[in-house]
Amino acid sequence: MKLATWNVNSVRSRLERLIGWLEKNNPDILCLQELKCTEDQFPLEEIARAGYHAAVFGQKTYNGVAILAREELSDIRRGLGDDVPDDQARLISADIDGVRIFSAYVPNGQSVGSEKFEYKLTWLARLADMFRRDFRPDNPIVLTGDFNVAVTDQDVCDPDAWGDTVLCVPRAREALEVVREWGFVDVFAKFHPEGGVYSWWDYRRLAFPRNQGLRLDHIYATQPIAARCIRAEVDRDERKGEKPSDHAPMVVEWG
DNA sequence: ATGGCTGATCGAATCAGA
Repeated sequence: MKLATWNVNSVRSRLERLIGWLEKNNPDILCLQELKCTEDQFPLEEIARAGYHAAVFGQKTYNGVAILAREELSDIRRGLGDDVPDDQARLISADIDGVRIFSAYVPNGQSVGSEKFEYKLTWLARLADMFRRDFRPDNPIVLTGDFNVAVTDQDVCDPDAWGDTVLCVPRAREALEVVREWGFVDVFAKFHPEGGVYSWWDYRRLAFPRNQGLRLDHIYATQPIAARCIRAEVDRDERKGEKPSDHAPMVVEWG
């Protein structure tokens, strides 16, 4: 099974690249983030023509997540499933071939100390609560997406420059750690223990050609799936050329 | 050269991203 996650930074703006990437890479499942459109505006027809079913949780202008799959998706759930009022489309999940798949777009948090940063921490706490409430670590689960957190300094091009930002501060790392320790293996890290592999590069300051990036996109799996994983990679080539997303796709395969 | 931000929005200047 080949699964990928990709923050596309507007699915409509990235449609040509998206279809091309599907055709070239032929994943069984692709989790998308930052659709920046409503479900009505989502390019369902083009994606169906490429051979994929889709579950979409859209929102006007901001956020938006989806799961594309060769197989049918069932038991589609949108949002965190708690009773907290929240109009931001940041989480969708579905069962595919007996595995619970999550596509998550964790809030960025803008700046440490801002209301948005508090929302980020709360959102991650609610995500951990959801797993404790609705799932068990021995269920086959893959949690993937843009987490807007670099877990260790080896996932950051310049830890001195980024250390105090919303992507790296201890409070953000600790909030994600609560989710991780519920029962997830960081599958990408398992295959790249040396670090230094990034998934996001700023559009500014020639960050990509200088490889000044961070690993913000993650693939987490519970043990039943993690034990079967054979490979995980970042597709850096997709960050090149005309009109790329600022994130590259991250791919995992299990047998 | 893989390049000097990009995308969405009541359509220009602003917000948000990370």
